Amino acid sequence: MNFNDTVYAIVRQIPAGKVASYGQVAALAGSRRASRAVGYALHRNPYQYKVPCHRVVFKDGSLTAGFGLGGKALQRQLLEAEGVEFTDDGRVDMGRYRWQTAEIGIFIT
DNA sequence: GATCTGACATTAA
DNA sequence: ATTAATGCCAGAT
Repeated sequence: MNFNDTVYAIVRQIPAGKVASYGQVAALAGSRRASRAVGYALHRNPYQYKVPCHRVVFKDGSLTAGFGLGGKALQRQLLEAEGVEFTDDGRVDMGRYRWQTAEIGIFIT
């Protein structure tokens, strides 16, 4: 499994109404510091219909600075539509909406 | 084929 | 607590 495909497989498992950080995805993909590769993988691969990129946010819960078209506004809109709560800082309430990988016991082969 | 860049995170100072 | 440097992977030049 390529790192890229692994990333997609993981992000695709993120349930609606939850958000995962790049580092988390990277860690699940094999390297916890490969968060950069994760973000770039999503950037160049418009698998939007398969990969809910909007559910992938910063570790702090802040939104991506260069999210396709619409940027943070669109991302926030999508997340709010899923029931994700936003703070006054425009960040996601990670304490409640952070994706618990243990929930599905993800195990990418 | 080598080098640089890019949706980040972590560690050290 | 904040700032700087390093690491990671894949694509583009």
